[in-house]
Parts: sequence; structure tokens; C-alpha cells
Amino acid sequence: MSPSASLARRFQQNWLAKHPQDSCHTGGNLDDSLTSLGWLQNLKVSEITQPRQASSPGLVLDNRNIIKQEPPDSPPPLMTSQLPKLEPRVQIGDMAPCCGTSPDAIDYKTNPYVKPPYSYATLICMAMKATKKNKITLSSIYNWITDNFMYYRLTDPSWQNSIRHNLSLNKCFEKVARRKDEPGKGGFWRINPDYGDMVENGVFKKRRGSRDVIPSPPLKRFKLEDDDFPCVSGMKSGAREDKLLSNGLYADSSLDDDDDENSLTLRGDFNWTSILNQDIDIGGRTIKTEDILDETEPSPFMAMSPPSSETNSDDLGLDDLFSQTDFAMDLSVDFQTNDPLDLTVQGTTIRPPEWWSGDVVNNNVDTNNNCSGLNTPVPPSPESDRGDTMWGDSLGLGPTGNFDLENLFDIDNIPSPQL
DNA sequence: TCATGTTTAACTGCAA
DNA sequence: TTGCAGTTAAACATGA
Repeated sequence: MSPSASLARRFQQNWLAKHPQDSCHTGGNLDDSLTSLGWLQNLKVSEITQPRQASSPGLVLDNRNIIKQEPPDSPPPLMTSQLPKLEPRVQIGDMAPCCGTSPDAIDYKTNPYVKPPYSYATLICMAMKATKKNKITLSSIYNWITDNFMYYRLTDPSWQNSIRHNLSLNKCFEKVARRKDEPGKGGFWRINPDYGDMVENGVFKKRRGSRDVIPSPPLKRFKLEDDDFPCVSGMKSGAREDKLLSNGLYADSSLDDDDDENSLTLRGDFNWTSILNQDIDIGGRTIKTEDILDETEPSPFMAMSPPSSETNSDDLGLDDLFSQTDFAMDLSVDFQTNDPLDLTVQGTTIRPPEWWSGDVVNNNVDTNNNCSGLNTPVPPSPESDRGDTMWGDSLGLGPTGNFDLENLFDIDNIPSPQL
């Protein structure tokens, strides 16, 4: 078992020992795993969109921030037991990169060939779950889906019609009118409280499978950028404007200003081992894990624990953090297919240590929105400094260096969040 | 003009 | 076989 898998298992065991109520939806009427959406309650969105097993050789940053290829026995992501037991259809003729792998190994986040086995209603629920607020705009639903499922990023946009159709037709979804003083187009959508129980107990079935798999990549809208920066490859040209941070990473605008203006997401795959066993070097300072973990404030590390079933989704609790917080780093190119992969990285709400005043001297600011490279720590951009999160626009920093989070998975060593 | 939202219709696959 | 759920396509209206 790989180190990450071992850590994850240890963490899961410890967590379940402490929170037996989270031992899941195994009883009652929730055991119909195909039709139950009870798992949505405890869903950590990033787990769905990250591979259980890399479909292509993973690339990681080593202790010196040098990109290297991950060993073939790359660790699975954490807590996959919370995923619904769906069985994506993979048909003969599917020459996707997942060819030769089990359906479980399909990485829907990067695999453009296989349609995710989730119904549109489920996708909408996921997107709604992923937003910090209890309402979401249509465009944010689009963006969330395209951000988390490569298939929809590249395929014909007719699926958006189906999303709208679902929102309008499905009584489980409710439109929330935009206030007159609120700028923007269209209204908001949320899960109808009257149907909340139905949603949680499973009203949506798995999507039909007949047209789930297409024989060739649906590259109708795919366009490589003119430059060769891998971090921008795969972005839809003009479709949306992610904020390019000064370190070459993208701040995710999928949860747009209507939903979560403080959210920065880092998309793509992510090697937990390389992250969890390292200190973080920022601006020449090494940040210890314990300096980041703050029991009074949410952090990505807290978010790696499964949500308590007692979490109130209306509060900013772990539930929100699960959906908000991803740590991911995808690196350049899939060696098997040469497909460009998303290089952006996710993370939210790491509070900077006290000494961090935002005045770190660094000359690597790239004001031309060009990639500075993943390995180049850069200071905050003055004009975009909101001072809200270490990973946000204000501080365009990536995890560069080492941080040891071995103890992270011993939850006894972590203060329980006050929910 | 385009995004958003509604509605209708045809189709497929699954389960009873 | 039939009904239902889900998908897809299309037409149309509305508003920014």
C-alpha cells in the first residue's frame, strides 16, 4: 500500500472511530446505491473529480519542486468509500486513455472520452453542493461541470440545454429570483427545500448509458492556446476568464462572483504524498503544518476529513469546505495521449501566519499574465490584493517545498472543528 | 445578440 | 408490453 493510501486508511479508521455516524449510508433505505443520493450529503466533490487511480502516469513535484514522474503505483485519492457505487459504462471501441483500466480507474476530470455516469440532475446537485452558498447561477453550474468533467468541457454544448431543461422541469430545483439591485443575468437556482429529503434519499437514477461513451474525443470546442505554456492549455478560448495568478496558476472563476468570490480552486490531479509530507516554503519562509492548522478557521487540511452528518449545510462548516477545497496539481501532458492536462491547482482559506504582511519582496511578478512557472514563488499582485487567503488572488502562491502532514491523518492530533 | 428559461416532443433503457 | 426516468433536440419568449 502506498504511503498516501496508508495514511488515508488510517485517517478513515480514526475518523469513523470518532464519528460512527459517518460510517455512511449503509442502512435503512439508503442502500440502493444506484438510486440513492444520500451520498451527496457527505460528498466531497473533489473526490469525484479526481481519479481513484491515475489514468496516466502522474507527475509530482519533488522536494526541490522539480517535476518528476510519479511511480506507477500512485496512491488512490482519499476516502473514496464515500463515492456512489456507480459503474460507468466503458464500451468496446472506447479508445480513451482509460483503455485497459477498470471503470473505477476512469478519471472523469481529465478523460474527455467517457461521459460521466451521473445524471444531469446529479450534476446539478453536485454543483449546488460545491457552492458555498445555497444558491447558484446557471453559468456557475456550467462552469463547475466543465471544470470537473473534461468531457463536458470538450463536447458539444448541447448538454447545457439539458441542464436548463432539467432545472426547469425538475421540481427538485427551484429558481431564486435575483434581486433588482443585483447585477447579472438570470436568476439563481437551489435545491427545493420541499424536495430536499427526496434528493438526499435518492430520487435521481443513474444516467442512461447508451450514449455515454463516444468513440472519439469530442473536441468541438477545444482549442489550444497559441503559446506553449502548459498551464493554459485546455482552457476554453474566450469561454471564461480564469484569473491567471502571477505564479502561473489559475484562480477558478467557475464559482463566480455570484457564488463565491473568495474561492480559489486549483484544478487537476494532485499527488497527496508530495503535499502531505512537506513543509510549505513561501517567500523564503518555511511554514510548518501546525502553523497552518487553525481550529478556529477552516483550512484545506481540515477539509480532508469526511464531513460529519451533523453538519448544517447552511453554515460554513466542513460540509462547505469539502466542496470548496481541493488541492490539486496536474502537470503538463498526459504521456500516453499527449493530451494537455489542466495545470491549475486548488485550495482555499489557508490563513497566512502572523508574520505574513503581504510585503514579501520578490521580483517575479508577471504583470503580463504570463506563466511564471510552477516552481517560481511570486508575491501578491498589488492590484489584486484582497488579503483574504494565502492562495487567493492576493497571494499568488503555490505550495512549493516541503511540509510534513504525517500527523494529519491522526485525527486525535487535530482539534475537532466546532460545527 | 446572446444567455437564460420554458415547454414540447421524440427517443432510449430499465424495471415492473 | 408498458410505464417511467432520463436524454436530446428544438422552438420560443424574455431580458440584459
